[in-house]
Amino acid sequence: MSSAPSSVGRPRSGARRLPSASAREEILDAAAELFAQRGYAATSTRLIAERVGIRQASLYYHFRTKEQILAELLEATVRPSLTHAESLGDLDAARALESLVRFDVGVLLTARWNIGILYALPEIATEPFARFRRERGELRAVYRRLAGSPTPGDLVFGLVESVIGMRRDVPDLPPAESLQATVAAATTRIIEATSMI
Amino acid sequence: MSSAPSSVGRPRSGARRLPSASAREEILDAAAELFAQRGYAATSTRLIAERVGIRQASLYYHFRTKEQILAELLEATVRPSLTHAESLGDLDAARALESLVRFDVGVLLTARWNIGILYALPEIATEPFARFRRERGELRAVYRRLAGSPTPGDLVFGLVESVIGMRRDVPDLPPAESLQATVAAATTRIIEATSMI
DNA sequence: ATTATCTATAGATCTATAGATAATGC
DNA sequence: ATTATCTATAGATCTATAGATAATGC
Repeated sequence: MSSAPSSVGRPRSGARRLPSASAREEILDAAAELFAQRGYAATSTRLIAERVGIRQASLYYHFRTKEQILAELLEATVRPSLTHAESLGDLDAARALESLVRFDVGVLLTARWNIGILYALPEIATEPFARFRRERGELRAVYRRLAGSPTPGDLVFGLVESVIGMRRDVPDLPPAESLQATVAAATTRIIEATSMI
Repeated sequence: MSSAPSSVGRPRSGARRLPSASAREEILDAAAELFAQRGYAATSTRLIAERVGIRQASLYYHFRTKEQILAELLEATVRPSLTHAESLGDLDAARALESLVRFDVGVLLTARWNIGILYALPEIATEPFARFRRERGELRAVYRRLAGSPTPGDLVFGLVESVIGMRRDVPDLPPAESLQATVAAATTRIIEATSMI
């Protein structure tokens, strides 16, 4: 997962951010922190570089554009959920949905930075984020299928992602295990309620 | 609500955006559309002005800063819900919560532009948006009180706001009345489920 | 020779201010 | 006289590219 820092190349002017990681990983980590805290457009490539301990132009040895950095971050956060969803094939729908809900709530709450905030960015409607949009759409489709019909699936999807806002806005958040259980219980009830309408 | 356009002052170079509205309202409307579609930082004051049919500098006759435009838009979207919440004093908690949920879902789905998208902007953590953050915090507090305990309140709050993402990402959204009913039913079940844990 | 950094900068923005101007209405 | 616009621009960015340089490793 985490590659070693390169030993070749001209030395950096500053100290390393993550001494055991590759430059690429350090850049993604710094960008994730800043994008989530201050917003994508409000974060300059200069500030990302400063946090990594390199010069602004050196970012472009590792990434083609600033958009590419955000795109990689976003794709990396959906992919584990999609992989988990694929592993649920032999469970019945109700159990599979509960498992997926718990997994996703756990990922959103325990990720090093609250990247989920960026899902709502209007910027992701543009072309460089097409792959991310497709993969997130696939995840939504899994929720819809497991819920039995579209709107209940969308509501559970929304409920799960509401932990992103809670993580940002609620000071004394319950521990992840507790929230996972609560959201799973709420999911079951939503499915019951909405399949009766 | 909607003031008449001014008859005094130097004439505009372009056509009016909303012929029966004041310049101030035209600016808020154009900014709302652009902020929701392309993001706050990605929308220049020049583009807002262009959509209104005035020059970029003319915006500053009506608003002190670009941040002020966003702050006014955000505050205007929470205030109706807070006002509605205050009118619920004599209902029991369950009925009051259902009424608030229906009202909020309706507002979020039928607003002229999908402004709710902007609630998640990291930019609103800064000072010019302090009033908006406080008012939104008050609304969350009402949900928590009506739900009987904090986490179920937060979940219902999140469920309600999930219609923002649906409005953006789901092509064939059910009509507002149907979604209001579904979210209200889901709310009741969440309260039941989580008060048992 | 290859790699990963550095310095320097082009060119394109972007926000906000200063001061001029073209209307209305008293 | 007041109002709401206009033109012009200062000053501060910001992204991305070009080309130099300081390491390693063959």
